[in-house]
Amino acid sequence: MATGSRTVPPRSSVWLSERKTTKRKGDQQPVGLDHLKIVAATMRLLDAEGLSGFSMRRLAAELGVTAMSVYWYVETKDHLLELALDAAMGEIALPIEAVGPVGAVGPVEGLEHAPAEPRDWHEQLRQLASEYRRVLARHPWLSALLGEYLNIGPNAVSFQSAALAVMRNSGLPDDRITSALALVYQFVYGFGTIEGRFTARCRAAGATQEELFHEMMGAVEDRMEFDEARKIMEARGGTTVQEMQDRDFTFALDLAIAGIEALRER
Amino acid sequence: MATGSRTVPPRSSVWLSERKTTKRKGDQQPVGLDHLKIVAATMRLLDAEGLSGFSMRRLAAELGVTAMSVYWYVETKDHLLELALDAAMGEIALPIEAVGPVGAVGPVEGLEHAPAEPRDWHEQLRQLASEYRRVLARHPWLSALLGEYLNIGPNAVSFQSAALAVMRNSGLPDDRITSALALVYQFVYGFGTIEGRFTARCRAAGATQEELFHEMMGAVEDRMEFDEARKIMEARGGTTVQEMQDRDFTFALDLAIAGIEALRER
DNA sequence: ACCTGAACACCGTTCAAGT
DNA sequence: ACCTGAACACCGTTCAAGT
Repeated sequence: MATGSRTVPPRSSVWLSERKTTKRKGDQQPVGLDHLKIVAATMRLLDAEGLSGFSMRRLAAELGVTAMSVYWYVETKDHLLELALDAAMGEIALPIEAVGPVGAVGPVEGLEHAPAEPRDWHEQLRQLASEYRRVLARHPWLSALLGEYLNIGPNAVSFQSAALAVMRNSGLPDDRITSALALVYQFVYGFGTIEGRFTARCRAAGATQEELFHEMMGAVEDRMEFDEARKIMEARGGTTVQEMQDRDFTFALDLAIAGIEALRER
Repeated sequence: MATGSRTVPPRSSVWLSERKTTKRKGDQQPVGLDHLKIVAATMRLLDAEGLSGFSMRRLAAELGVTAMSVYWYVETKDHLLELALDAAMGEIALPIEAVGPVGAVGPVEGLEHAPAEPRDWHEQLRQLASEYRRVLARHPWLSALLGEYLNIGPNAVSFQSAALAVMRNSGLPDDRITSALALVYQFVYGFGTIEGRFTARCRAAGATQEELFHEMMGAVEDRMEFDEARKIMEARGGTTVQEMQDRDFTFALDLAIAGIEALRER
C-alpha cells in the first residue's frame, strides 16, 4: 500500500504532527473547504471503488485537477486515508447520555458511582455496537484502515470515550473494564469487517448475498466432514444472509452482556 | 492492492478454481517443491517487510529468479497471498480431542450429546483462541489477508471445524452456536489484529512497545476529557504492555465463557 | 499561495520468445 | 515444461517551474 514507507517516513500519523494543520488564510478563517472537499471525494471514491481502486491520481481526476495538486493540502496518501478514517468514525452516532458524563467539566461529586440502571448501559452498549457495525459494513475500506493506522483522530477518541463511559456503568471493577471493552469492541470490529468485505465482494461479483454464500458453502462442504457442521448451519435460522447475520450479531452481544453481568457478581 | 482486479478477474479465489492445482510431473508425483518454496519465501518476505513491502518482483529477486518466473506456478499475486494465508492458518495447533469427533467417519450413536466436562470445552476454547491470537500477532499481515480474501482454504476449514466442534460441547442450543462462535472468533481476530499491527509498528519505528504506547497515550490525552479514562487505564494493571494485553485477553475470554454458561441455562 | 509537467523508481501482468 | 525480456498501463512522490 504505502510503497514509499520504506524510505524515511515523513510523519507517522496525521494526528502526531506538531501542527494541528487547520490551515488559515492570512490568519483569518480556516480554509477547510478544499480540505473537506478532498476528504469527501476520497470517501466517495473509496465507497465506489474500494481501497485498491483508490489512488491519488484517480482522486485528482475526480476533483478535476492535476495529479499533484492534492499534495498541497495533504502531506501524503497515508495522511489522507487517516483523515478519511476519522471522518468515517465520525458517522457513528453516540448516545448523548454516554457523552455527557465523560465530557463534563469535572467529575460530579457523589455521582461517580451513580447506580445506572442496567437497562441504560445495556441499551447504550447495544447502540454503540450496532452503530459501529453499521459504519463498518457501509464502508468496507474502513476496517483495513483501522488495521493499518493508529485510529487516534478526534472522532475515534470521542467514540472510545463514549464506549468507556458506557462500560463504566456496567458495574465491573475498574481493572476489568478495558477487558470487557476489548471483548465487545473487537468482536464488533471483526464482525463488521467480515460483513463489509462480504457485501463488497457481492457487489463486485454482481451476485446476491445468497448466491455467494451458497457458492462458498459448496466449496467448503465437499472438503470437510460436514455432517455435524451442516446441522449447526441449518439451525442457524433466518431465510436471508442478512437475517442470519443480524441474529448472530444480536445474540453474540447478548452473550457478552450476560458474561459481564455474571462476572460482575464475583 | 490488486490493481488488475478491476478488469476481468481471472478467478475469484484459488480455492474456487476447478482444478485443485496440485501439479503433477508427468502424472507421477506432485512437484510441490517449488510451489512450497514460493509460499515459504512469500511468508518470509511478508514477515520481514510487511504486506506493503511485498511484491512479485521482490519475491522473484529473493528466489534468485526473474520477475515473471513465479507466474508459471501461480496464477496471480492474489492467489499466492491466499496460499500464504492458508499456510499461516495451518500454524494454529488444534486440540486433538476437538478434531476427533468432527473428523470421525460418522456421528457416534448416542454420543452426539455426550456431556463433555465444562473444563474440557473451556480449555479447548481457550487453547484455540490463544493459538489463533498467537498466529495473528506473529504474522501482522495475516489479519489484512483475512479481511481481503475468503479464507476457505483447507487449513482454515480445519480450524473452523475444530472451533465448531468445541463450541458444540458448550451445551448451547444448536441455533445459538454460530453466534457464540462469532463472539469469540471475531473478538480474537480483532484483538490479534491490533496486537499484530502494534508490534509491527514498533519494529518499524525501532521503538519499544512501551515507548510507542506512551506516545499514543500522550497524543490522545490532551485532546480528551481524560479524567475518568485515566483512572481506568491505570487500573488496567500490568507493568508492561504485553502484560496488559495478556490480562485483557484472558479476562475478555472469561467474560465470553461466562456469558455462554449464563445463557445456556435459559 | 496555489497549481502544473516532467521525471524517478517502483508496481502487476501480458505476450512473444527462448531453451 | 520451464524461464526470460521487453513492454504496457499503472502507482506515490520529488522537484523545479509556472502564475
